[in-house]
Amino acid sequence: MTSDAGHEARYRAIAADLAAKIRSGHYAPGTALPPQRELSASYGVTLMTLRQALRELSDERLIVQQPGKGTFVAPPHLGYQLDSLRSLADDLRKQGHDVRTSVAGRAVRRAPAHVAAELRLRPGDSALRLERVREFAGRPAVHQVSWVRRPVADGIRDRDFTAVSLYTALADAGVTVARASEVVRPGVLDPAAARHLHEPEGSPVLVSTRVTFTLDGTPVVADHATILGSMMEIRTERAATGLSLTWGPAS
Amino acid sequence: MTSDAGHEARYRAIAADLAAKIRSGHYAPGTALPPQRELSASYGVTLMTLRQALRELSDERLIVQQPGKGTFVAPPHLGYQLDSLRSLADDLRKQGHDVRTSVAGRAVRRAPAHVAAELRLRPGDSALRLERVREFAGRPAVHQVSWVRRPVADGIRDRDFTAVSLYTALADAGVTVARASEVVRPGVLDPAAARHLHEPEGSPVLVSTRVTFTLDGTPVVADHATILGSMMEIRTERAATGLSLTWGPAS
DNA sequence: TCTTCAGTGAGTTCTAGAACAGTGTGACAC
DNA sequence: GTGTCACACTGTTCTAGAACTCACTGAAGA
Repeated sequence: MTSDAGHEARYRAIAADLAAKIRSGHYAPGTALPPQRELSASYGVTLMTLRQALRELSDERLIVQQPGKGTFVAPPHLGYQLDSLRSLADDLRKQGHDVRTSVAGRAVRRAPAHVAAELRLRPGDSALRLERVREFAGRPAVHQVSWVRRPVADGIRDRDFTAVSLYTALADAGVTVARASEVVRPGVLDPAAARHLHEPEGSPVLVSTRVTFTLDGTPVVADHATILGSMMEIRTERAATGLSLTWGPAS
Repeated sequence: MTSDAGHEARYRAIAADLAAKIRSGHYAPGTALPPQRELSASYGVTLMTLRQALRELSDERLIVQQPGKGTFVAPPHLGYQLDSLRSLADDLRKQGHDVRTSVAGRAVRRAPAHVAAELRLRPGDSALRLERVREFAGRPAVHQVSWVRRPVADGIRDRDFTAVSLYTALADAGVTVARASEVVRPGVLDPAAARHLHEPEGSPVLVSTRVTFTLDGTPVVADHATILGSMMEIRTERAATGLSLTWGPAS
C-alpha cells in the first residue's frame, strides 16, 4: 500500500510521528517509549517495520535502545551539519527540530577592535550588530552576536530575523557565501551570556568564533556564539572517504 | 543459528565477509555487487537479512546502493588513505609542533561498562588500558585513556608508546583502521585529570570520546581524552568543496 | 524517425509470524 | 536473611515470502 499520502514509506511516517511526539514533549527525555510490540500494534504494522522506524530515530540519536530494558528518549538532540554552509537554524529546521530565535539586539554601531580586525574594517567603521538567542526544546541554548559588514548590512537590517536566517537574508540581498572559518574553544559561562541563557555562571560552554567570506574573499560576517555544553556537543565521523562534523546532543 | 563461532549475528558475519572480499579486491571499486536476491541465495539467508548486512556496509561507506541499478563498491582504496584518521598527536606534529608523550599506566584489566559497550565486549571481558599524558610546549595538555580490544591488544602491549603512536602500533600489528567516530563536549577539569595536567580543578576543558573501527566494522579502540582549553582549540574550514578539521594550540 | 509503453531486473518496503538474548522480579528453598 | 531459579518482559535477529518503485531496454505504433 503506501498509496495514501504521496509515496512516503510507512516506517518514515511512523518515525516522523514519534519524532514529533518526542519533540513536543509527549514522550519526555529519559522516559521509556512503549514496548516495540505495543507500538507496532498501535500503528498497525509489523514489528520489523516499527523497528525500522526506531532505527531512524536511533540514527538521529533521538532514542537509545537497551536490550532487555526498553527504548528511552535521549536528551534533547541538536544536529548542526557543519560540513555545509547552511546556517545553524536552517540546519536544525531541516531536521525537523523546533528552534526558536529571538532577537535581543539590532543596531548599527562602531565595531569593536577585534571585530574590526576580523572583518578587515578601518578603525571607527560601523557595522550591523545582531544579537540573537536560540531556544531549543523551550530552553535557551545558544547566545550569538553577529557583526555584518556594510554596505551588505544596509540591505538586510530590516529583515525579521526571528523568521529568516542570516544566511537567507544575505542570499536574498545578493551576497554569495563561499567559505567560513571557525574556531571552537571550551569555556565557562560568563555573566553577560548567563543572563540570556538562564544557566549558572561557570557552566561548561563551547565558544565559537566564526568568520564568513564571500566569493571574492571579503569577510562579511563575524560571529561569536556561546553554546551551552549541557545542550550541545560536537561529533565527527572520520573515514577514508571523508570527514563530517556535526553539532549534536549532549548525552 | 549462530551455532558456530560464539553468537555473532548472521548479518554481521555476512557484512564482514563482504567487507573482506571488497578489501581483497574480489569485488573491485566501482563494480557492482551481485543482485541482492542472488547474494541472499548464495549466503542462504533471507533478503531482509542480507539487506541488513548491506546496510552495515553502507553505514561504513563501503558500498553505494542505487535503486533500480545495483549495489556498487565505493571508489576509494581504504587501506592507505589514513590522513584523515591521524591521531591528535600526529595532527599536531604535522603542523610542526613538538608533542611529548608519557605513559602513566598500561595494564590488561576488565573493561568498565561504558567501555565494554563502546567496544561491543561481553561484560567481564578484559582489554588493554593505556593511560597517556601529552605534553605540548613543555606543559601537560592532554590526558588520555585508551582501551584496546583483545586480541589486538596482545600484539601491541609491549610497544614503547612514548615513541610510537597507537595508530602506528595498530598498523604494525596488521590492524587496518577504517573510520573513527568522535564526540567532543565542553567540561570542567575533574580531580583525576587535574593531577596529571597540573591545572586547577574547574578549568575549562574539552572532553573527547572516540571509537575507532576496523574495516569489518569491529570497534578496536575506545578513547577518552581530557584536553585543556587553555592549550587547545578546534578549527574548521568550510567551503563548497569540503570540510577540514584540525586541532591546534590555543592562540 | 520519433514517441510511447510494456517488460525486465534492480533496490525498497512490508507482512505475519518464530525464536533468541539480555534484565529484572518474585517465589521458593536453604 | 540469603541465594537461586523460573518466568515474564524487553529489545534483537531471522524466515519466507509478496508487492512496490526506479532505471533501463526494446518493440509497437504514430
